[in-house]
Amino acid sequence: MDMISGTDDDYSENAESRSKLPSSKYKGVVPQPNGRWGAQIYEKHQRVWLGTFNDQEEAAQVYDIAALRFRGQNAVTNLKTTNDQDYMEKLFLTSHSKDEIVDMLRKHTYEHELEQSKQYYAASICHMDLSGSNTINPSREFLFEKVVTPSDVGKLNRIVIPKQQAEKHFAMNPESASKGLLLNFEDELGTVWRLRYCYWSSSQSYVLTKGWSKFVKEKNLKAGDLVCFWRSINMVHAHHSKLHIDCKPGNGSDFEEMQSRVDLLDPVQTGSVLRLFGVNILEKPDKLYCT
DNA sequence: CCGTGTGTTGAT
DNA sequence: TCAACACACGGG
Repeated sequence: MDMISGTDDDYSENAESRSKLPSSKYKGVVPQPNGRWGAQIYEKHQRVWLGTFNDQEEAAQVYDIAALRFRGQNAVTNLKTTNDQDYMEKLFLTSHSKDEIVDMLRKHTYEHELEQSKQYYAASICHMDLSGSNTINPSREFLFEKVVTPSDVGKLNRIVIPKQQAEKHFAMNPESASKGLLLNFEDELGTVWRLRYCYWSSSQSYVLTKGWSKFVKEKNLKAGDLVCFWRSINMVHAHHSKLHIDCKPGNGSDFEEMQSRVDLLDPVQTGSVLRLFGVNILEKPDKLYCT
């Protein structure tokens, strides 16, 4: 992260040091009786103590980290950030729980953990698309899309996956074929749809069955609409890739209402927001911070 | 014993 | 939500 600029000698501590403690100019930083500095952040009417430190800057940094983790990219912090290093730190922050981050801060192991994780990011940074200034898109591998048929959205509670696509992208071993597999698909809202995927030998077709009708109903899917399947690469644990499902209206369905939802929520369509590791991230980091 | 971090209050 | 202040408490 960018270092905090400024000096810290603009208060006098000699004249009346015993009675009044010097305030910090940094947000979330409080003086300690012994001359050290505490860092704290508030959440839901409660203070979360972030530890004590020798100098204000260190404490301020810790506060910033917590603020980013607790409040997201728009958090007001003591420092401003713009570069890729900072971006990786944001990824790191958003991919750990609050408890984990607070724990690291208290133990003063945060920096170490961060550096460790940056190795992962560096290793998989080639999967990222850096087109367009500071925008970093998560890796997404398009699989295929299908224009849904009337029977796909009818009462059969199944969608047929075109055989060629199914065998190419959703390979299943022979013993799974009969029972089917439970696959998790995440939609653009982050909702996970658990769908049964199996092979119907009678019709010699691959289908998504259990759970599909709920998806159809929830998404108000109509015949002619498009269902798109893709994979994302989780850059924290590079070996995991998640399956995703998105749908968009085809010609003729109630496009208006749908499109407004998509504009607000689908990062790929708008380009202003992207969803990474389950967190919405604005594309321009440089305008997000106060000084 | 001493530093930490909690209890508490009042302001924004 | 925030910082200021006092001090209880717990590890060494």
